[in-house]
Amino acid sequence: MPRNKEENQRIKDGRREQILSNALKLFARNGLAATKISDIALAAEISQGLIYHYYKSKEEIFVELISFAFDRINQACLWLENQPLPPAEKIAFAIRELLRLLEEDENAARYHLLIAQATATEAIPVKAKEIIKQKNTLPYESIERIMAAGQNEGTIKQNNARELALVFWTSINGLAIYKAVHGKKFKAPNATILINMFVNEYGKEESE
Amino acid sequence: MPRNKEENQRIKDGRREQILSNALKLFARNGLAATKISDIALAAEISQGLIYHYYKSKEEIFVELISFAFDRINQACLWLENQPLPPAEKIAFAIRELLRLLEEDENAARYHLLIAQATATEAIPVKAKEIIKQKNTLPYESIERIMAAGQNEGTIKQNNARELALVFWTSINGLAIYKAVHGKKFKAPNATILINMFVNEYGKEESE
DNA sequence: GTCTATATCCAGATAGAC
DNA sequence: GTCTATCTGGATATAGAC
Repeated sequence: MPRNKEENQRIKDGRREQILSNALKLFARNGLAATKISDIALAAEISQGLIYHYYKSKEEIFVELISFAFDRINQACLWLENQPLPPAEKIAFAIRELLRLLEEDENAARYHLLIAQATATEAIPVKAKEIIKQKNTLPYESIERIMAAGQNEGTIKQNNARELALVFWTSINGLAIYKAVHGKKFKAPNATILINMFVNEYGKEESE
Repeated sequence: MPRNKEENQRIKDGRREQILSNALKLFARNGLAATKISDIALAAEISQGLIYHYYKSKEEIFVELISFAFDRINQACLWLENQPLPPAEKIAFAIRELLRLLEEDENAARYHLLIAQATATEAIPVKAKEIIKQKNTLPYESIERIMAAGQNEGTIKQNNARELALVFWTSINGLAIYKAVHGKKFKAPNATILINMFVNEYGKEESE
């Protein structure tokens, strides 16, 4: 009497999803080391033992989340680069969108924070380090390319494009961390402030 | 035969300093939870037991460092505010100085990272949270006052001053975290990029 | 698939010798 | 003041029942 394989798979996927989303919440807020498996189990409303039915270890969960977080952002970068927009518009759009997500999308903010935390600490699994090494450069390079393109057109400020990209991401990261602390009370700053760093003559008449 | 009290005190202070500076290095790099007392003992080249002769617990060390870190920065803010400079110059000076410290002063960067890490996580001692709550607002308020003053003069951009201060600090924090990851390889971006966010018409002819 | 109970391990903290 | 040895608690991970 063979049982429904698909059904089993669905339960399995559901559980994994349940574990992951709760782990994300906790990792983003407390970091890897300070998050206990029992915390995750509690949040996911399952027993501690069951987690080990789905994941080999706490670190495995962490690695899966990190990997997914980078994939999300890298995909978004590539998408942005391919949009039919002038470079300066791409930058402005990206900043507005990132600030909006930070303010409105709890999960997006958590993914950002997870990345910020993971890149900020030495104390993560080797596998996670490898993923970071491998997937962390794309966003910087992507934004750098857009900046350079804008400089050719004269719409982006004439600083070193690599440095502009660096400041772009570190500023966003800084805000993501701030948001993580202040939670729902967080009100994103006017995007114009940030856009001004990169785009020439931006928003002379659209201040708040 | 009473022993030299001062001599004992000096040893004591020396040890505490030794413990603190090594703990700072480790906390900044790995966070509180992921740093073991044995790591600190190893780095300080003393036995694990000896640490408990000077500090009641790992958390006590952490709290002392956090407190000191905030005092440093708060002092610097008040000093800056009292300088006889126009507001826009103060902002430009602060950014240049912060970037310089980040690049050149290992310890300064560590203190910054410690603060960034501590504010970014829930998983710290209650006492540390209280210190943050109590001492974290001054830098924001101080920079906000300077921004507002500059807006009155027309030298600072006309955004919400509170938001300008927010972006000021979160951008610096983001850079501090980046620096922590990349260590000595970190090359600070041109200060002009950041100054441009706040100061009107800044550095039209001093790009890199 | 899920739970409870338990083994194992490791880090924080203490005790006591020198 | 400093060390080594040890206790203790708690967290990860496993085993086995249902």
